[in-house]
Amino acid sequence: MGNTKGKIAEVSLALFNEYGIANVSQRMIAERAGISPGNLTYHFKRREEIVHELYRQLVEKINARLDTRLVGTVSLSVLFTITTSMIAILYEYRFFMLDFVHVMKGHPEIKAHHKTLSLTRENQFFELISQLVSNGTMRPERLPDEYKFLYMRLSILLDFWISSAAVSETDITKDTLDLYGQMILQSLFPYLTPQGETEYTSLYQPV
Amino acid sequence: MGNTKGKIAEVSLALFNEYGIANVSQRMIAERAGISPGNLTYHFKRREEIVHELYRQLVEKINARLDTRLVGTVSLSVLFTITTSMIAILYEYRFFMLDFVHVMKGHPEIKAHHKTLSLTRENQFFELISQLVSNGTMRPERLPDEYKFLYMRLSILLDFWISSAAVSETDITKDTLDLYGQMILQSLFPYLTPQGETEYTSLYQPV
DNA sequence: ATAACAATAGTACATTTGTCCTAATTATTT
DNA sequence: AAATAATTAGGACAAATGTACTATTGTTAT
Repeated sequence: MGNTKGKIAEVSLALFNEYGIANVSQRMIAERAGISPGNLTYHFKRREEIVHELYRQLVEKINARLDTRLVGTVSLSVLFTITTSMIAILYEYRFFMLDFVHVMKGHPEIKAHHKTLSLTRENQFFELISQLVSNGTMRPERLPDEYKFLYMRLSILLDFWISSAAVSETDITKDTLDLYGQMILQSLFPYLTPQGETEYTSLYQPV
Repeated sequence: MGNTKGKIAEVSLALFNEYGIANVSQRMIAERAGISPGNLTYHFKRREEIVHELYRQLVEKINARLDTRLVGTVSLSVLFTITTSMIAILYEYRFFMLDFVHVMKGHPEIKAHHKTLSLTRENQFFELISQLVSNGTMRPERLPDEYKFLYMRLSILLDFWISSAAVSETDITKDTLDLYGQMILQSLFPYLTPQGETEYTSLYQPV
């Protein structure tokens, strides 16, 4: 039959998102996929391989979205669309974020890959910031390491807003994603110049 | 012998912090506590009761620390000491934060209690902010819900800085706690008035 | 001192889980 | 068409886990 491996990944994602990795057994996955447990081990010899496959999908999606956005003029709106895209993608693979610590602890390859990814992401961020500063959109640093700390905060917020929402919200809708996106992006507002503020508000009051 | 129940809680905390709740079996706890598995079930009939007991300890410690700090004049330094205290206590019970989502999902009583706790914490925060504003330490809101979003960010950072540190740092020392404390508190800096900024910098360059 | 109770040890049991194995079936190649 | 490989089903197995049960030891009260 067509693509059993893909089907397994698909239902695994759904189950992981719903119940959390630890609460999903291979038998559950097999049943939901309509295949036998033996067939599952045929396609994924070890349980971790399923998680790893989904991680590959996630990274691929993120890269695809980032590459198309990161060329061209640097402005606040670029940061906005990047963040909004990231939020949507991360939500699609939310079980990773909900189980972030355990995944990283139990999957050294994923952890290693994520580390290098974080580094390039950090460099891209500082690149962007320095351009926004010379741009007149953001003000220069007024404290030592001020933008290093800002980056730390942004990455924590991006990595864990889903966990926070999972705890405090009853269910997560499109509105929730917008709310958390706005919450994260507003971190930037107090660092903007008057010119930057104008751009910021225009992005939230379009037309 | 003396206090077996306390001993169980003590070694459970250590084991949970080291390996994560899900990776600690009752047999591990019993062995480390130097008692039999049967004796463990005698003191804690269900596994969740251990977690619940530790949660009680955590809440008690937080309350004890908050009550002594929250009286008297309102200033930035109050916020600083509160945050620093919270960071230290949360780190002591870090397994909660590292497993936040799962604990909340699997322990409805803890979730319910945490919800009411969050509400009062939020109210206290807005109380404090409004005093700091009329104080001349912080500037008024310049965007709708600006301080609501600031609170959201602060609580996410407080709840998940440990998870972030666990992923990116190899080991967490006293310096790490200071670093993350500074990172969190610097969220406030750009909302300060010139007067508030003076107070802020004086708190980081004491004497 | 003896009865009543609390604490502890040790083991048993049912369940669940990841993984493996073998046989059957289907698809592909020659 | 025959042979070879890929895929699937179904069950087996060992390991681990939470919890229950029984017997024994220690403590306290009368």
